[in-house]
Amino acid sequence: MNRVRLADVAQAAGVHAATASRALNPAKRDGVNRKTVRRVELAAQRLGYVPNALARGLRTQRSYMVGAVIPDISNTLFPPLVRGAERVLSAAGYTLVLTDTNNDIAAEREQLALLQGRGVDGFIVATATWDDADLEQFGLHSAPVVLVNRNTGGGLLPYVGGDDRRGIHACVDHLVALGHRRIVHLAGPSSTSTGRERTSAFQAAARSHRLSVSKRRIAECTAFTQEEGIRTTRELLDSGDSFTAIVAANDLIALGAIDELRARGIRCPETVSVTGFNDLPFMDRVSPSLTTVRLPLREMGELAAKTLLQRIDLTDIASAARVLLPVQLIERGTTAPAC
Amino acid sequence: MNRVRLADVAQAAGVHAATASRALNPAKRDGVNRKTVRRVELAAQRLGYVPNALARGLRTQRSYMVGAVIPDISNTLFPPLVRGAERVLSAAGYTLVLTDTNNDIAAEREQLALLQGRGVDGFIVATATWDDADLEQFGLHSAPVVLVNRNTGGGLLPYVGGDDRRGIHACVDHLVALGHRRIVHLAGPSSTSTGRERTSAFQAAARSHRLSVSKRRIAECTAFTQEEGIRTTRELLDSGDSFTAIVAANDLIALGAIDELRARGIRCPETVSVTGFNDLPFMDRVSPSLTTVRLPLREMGELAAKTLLQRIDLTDIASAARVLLPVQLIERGTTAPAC
DNA sequence: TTGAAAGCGCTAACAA
DNA sequence: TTGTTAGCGCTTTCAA
Repeated sequence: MNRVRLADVAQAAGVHAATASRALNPAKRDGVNRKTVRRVELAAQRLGYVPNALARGLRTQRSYMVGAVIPDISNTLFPPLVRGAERVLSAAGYTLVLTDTNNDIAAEREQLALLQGRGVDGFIVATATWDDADLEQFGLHSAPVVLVNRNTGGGLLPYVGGDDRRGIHACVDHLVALGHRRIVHLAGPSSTSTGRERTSAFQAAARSHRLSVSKRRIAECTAFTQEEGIRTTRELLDSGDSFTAIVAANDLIALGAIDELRARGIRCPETVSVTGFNDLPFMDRVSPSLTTVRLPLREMGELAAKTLLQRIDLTDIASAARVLLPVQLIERGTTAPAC
Repeated sequence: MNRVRLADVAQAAGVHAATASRALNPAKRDGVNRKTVRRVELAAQRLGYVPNALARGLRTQRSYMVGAVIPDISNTLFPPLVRGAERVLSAAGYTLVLTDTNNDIAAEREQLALLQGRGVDGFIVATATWDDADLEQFGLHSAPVVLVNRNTGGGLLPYVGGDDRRGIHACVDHLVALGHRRIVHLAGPSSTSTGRERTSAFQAAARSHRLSVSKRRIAECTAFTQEEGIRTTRELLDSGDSFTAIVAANDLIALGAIDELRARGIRCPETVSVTGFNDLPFMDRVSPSLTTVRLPLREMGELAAKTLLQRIDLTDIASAARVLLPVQLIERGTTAPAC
């Protein structure tokens, strides 16, 4: 049961450990006699040698591990993203360490430090909040960081996201084309870039269509949840301000809105249309099927991982590239002509 | 940007590195002067000391990392399970390393070896197949392994799952109570324990209700997917054997079945009832809402993690405990009285 | 082309 | 109660 060490392989091949090390390292192999290489490889195979990554990492200061900091992995938004990242990472010989912060910013900080202690080579962070100066400093000075899905206000770190503005514009355009003029927005938390971005896009779109955009027409959720969708819809409905369409900041909020409408006997889409954002799994099958904006989540994960690997290898100084991947409006059953 | 080492802390506190190490280790702290402890802690805090887990792991042969081997993290069955495990693990000072095998058994083997090379202390494996002798040997001889959701045929490793038999019995009982007598089963792959277990439970339940269980009444899916649900439903429908209810081996298969029924103009639940298994997110909102069996996924993840931690600490010899957590039939819109 | 020796940062055995 | 010493398994100078 004792693990086979490099020294064992070396002995079996009749060479010194240093030579075995070189023979097994593709980058250094050329400085070694072909026959020696072969002998070492054979011995390694025969003994079932598995290199000790801890020892290697200690020596090389590289762990070939990447930390993924996720607010809540059971939110179905994140798994495709994580999967995309994992594929790219493992293809490049990296291993993904997952931490779930439970949407707690203190936990984010903690995990960042903890994983840095573990020698992680870089981070993919999906938990960024708008004024997360600590995170920016960390990414600037402590370890390579790539932000995904949510950006920080400073914009100092590389970021991969969806094109929120276009997505919201597409929603508003779609609703206006259906004849809607009184449209409200269930905004995401202003503590997140996605919340802010989508809200400001909504305001811009409304303006460009010359819709009224009184404060009353926007209600801010404190979280991207169904419960908050219910609460804000209730708030808007109770305000007396009438509307025929809702642009929700994401799918869960939209689902909550639909629940509250239903609870009040208001029909969707006949009386009030609703749009979501993200196109979570099964949103094509919920009843009514949700009109929403599809984000290329897998691609986002992949690109975030690739960007991070670049940053790790080049040790390049914080090229704060900001890539917005194209999104797509998916028209389904929750939107219909205004009556 | 140079990381603070233990030696730096020790120097700042005016003690030897070994003393600093002891002072910072809760388990050894009592052998150290209270004042010294305080001084070291202060120095560590002031300098922002983060222990190097690689070095520690190399020395102690413990990495405080656990590998989670998942077939496909974007299958919404797994995230709650991973989340449950992550919570328990991180509370115990462990870090979760995630690998997604893409349902590929060769990838499973590879990842197991790779992660063992990384010094991982144990594994939570959700990819087990029925005759995965390699995995059993690995778990018996190479590293602590706990199986979750899917078991191996040998039953040699600790396993945490849902009570599949009871779940299927509940489905059949429910359908029979609604007056159904001609019930078919869309079986999961016989390469998985869940597939086999649910099939055999279906047969037993049918027998106990004195339903006919000809081979024709069971169609086996090659994977737990919607596509296979479609294919097998088509097969059964085309066989000419008539039926009024379908017990699907999981939710995705059930969804596929519903699609195929709809494509043929057969109404669900009016003409044919359907039951699923797992209660994936949003199954309460799909149309029609899915009658299914709820698995306590988070608890399964938590318990798997706890079991693994025990096995790691006790280094106990493969107590192949098999824990089946209770499941619950959720009656919804895809089941109705037989006509 | 290969070997010798040192050291990554930490902890455990032993000594004082 | 603290310090000294050694070594976890690997890679990397440097020397041969």
